[in-house]
Amino acid sequence: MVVVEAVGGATHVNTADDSSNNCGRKDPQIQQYGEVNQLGGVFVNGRPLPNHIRMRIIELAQLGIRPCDISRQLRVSHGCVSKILARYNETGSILPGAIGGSKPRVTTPKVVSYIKDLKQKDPGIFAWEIRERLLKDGVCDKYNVPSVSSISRILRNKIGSLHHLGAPSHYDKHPTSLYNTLYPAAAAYTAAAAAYSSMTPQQVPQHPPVTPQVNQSGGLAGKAAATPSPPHGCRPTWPGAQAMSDLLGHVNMSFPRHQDSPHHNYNYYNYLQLQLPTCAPQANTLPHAPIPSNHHFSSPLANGFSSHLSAPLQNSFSNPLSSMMGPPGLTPQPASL
DNA sequence: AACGTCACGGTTGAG
DNA sequence: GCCTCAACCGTGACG
Repeated sequence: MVVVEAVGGATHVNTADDSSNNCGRKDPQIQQYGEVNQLGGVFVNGRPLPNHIRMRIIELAQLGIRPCDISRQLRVSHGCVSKILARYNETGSILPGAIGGSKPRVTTPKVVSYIKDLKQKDPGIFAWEIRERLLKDGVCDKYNVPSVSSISRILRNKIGSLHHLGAPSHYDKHPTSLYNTLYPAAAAYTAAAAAYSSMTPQQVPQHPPVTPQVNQSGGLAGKAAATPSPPHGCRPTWPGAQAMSDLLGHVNMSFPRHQDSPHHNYNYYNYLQLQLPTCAPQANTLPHAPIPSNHHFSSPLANGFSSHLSAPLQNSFSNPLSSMMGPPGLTPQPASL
């Protein structure tokens, strides 16, 4: 049982059943915060690992440490290590995805108005034709154009009166359910669209877009669903001020074990205390290099963990604001634990 | 033994 | 201010 309560701007997590998992040697403060996994690591259920641990995972992988060893060393489940490495491998970002919130709407008033206009000019126009016009006329791009079914819904709900003028219904000729069955990717692109809709060109993520994988029900499937990261998913997130502060060296990067409590990662615990949402902007804080400048990244990875891991990571270390944390310029979110 | 995947129980935040 | 819902999280188990 975990109870999360906000105290003075910090989220404290209390656990009621921690004592069963720690050989009876848990630090009293650790007992109070978070939960302990099978490896003895502290985690907060439902919340991302702190950024310095995520970075540490990448760093160790870069150094050729096997994921299983990383898991043991950092006391993070191997599934989590696998996921973070896979995401980094795929997107170049170590950051967790955006938690919570709703997708930005693609049917903005502007789009609705344009659809309405098209329908009024040509009552017989099909939804798919409207969709093409939205693209062709530059009202939308391929990432944020509404699906045919969305357009049909708009026609039905918001411009429904036009039907009574004798215009043939889209459904009369071309059931959208059939369309969506045939072209489920449209929905995926629609979902991905929002990420781009509010970006300036400078904000568009550096990593090449990947075609979303679509499952049978039209949703994002597999990795695309499990680990959507910009621009693959819908809602890109970039580090908030606190996350930046963390990433850039305000938190100790090493993980010495407390000699009195060998079953716990004290740095993580420190994180739990230090990192907990002090969301006060620190945008003017100059970044510190997260890794010593003389840190040597050798070479090819011993376990075959992707050669393309090296480049972005090194790039990230030479330029902390670059690819590892995603593109600059996006609205930062408050860092959360 | 190592690792990819997924169900699960949890948190989050826009609408 | 509360509720809903769909996104996310890491763990732990399975193959």
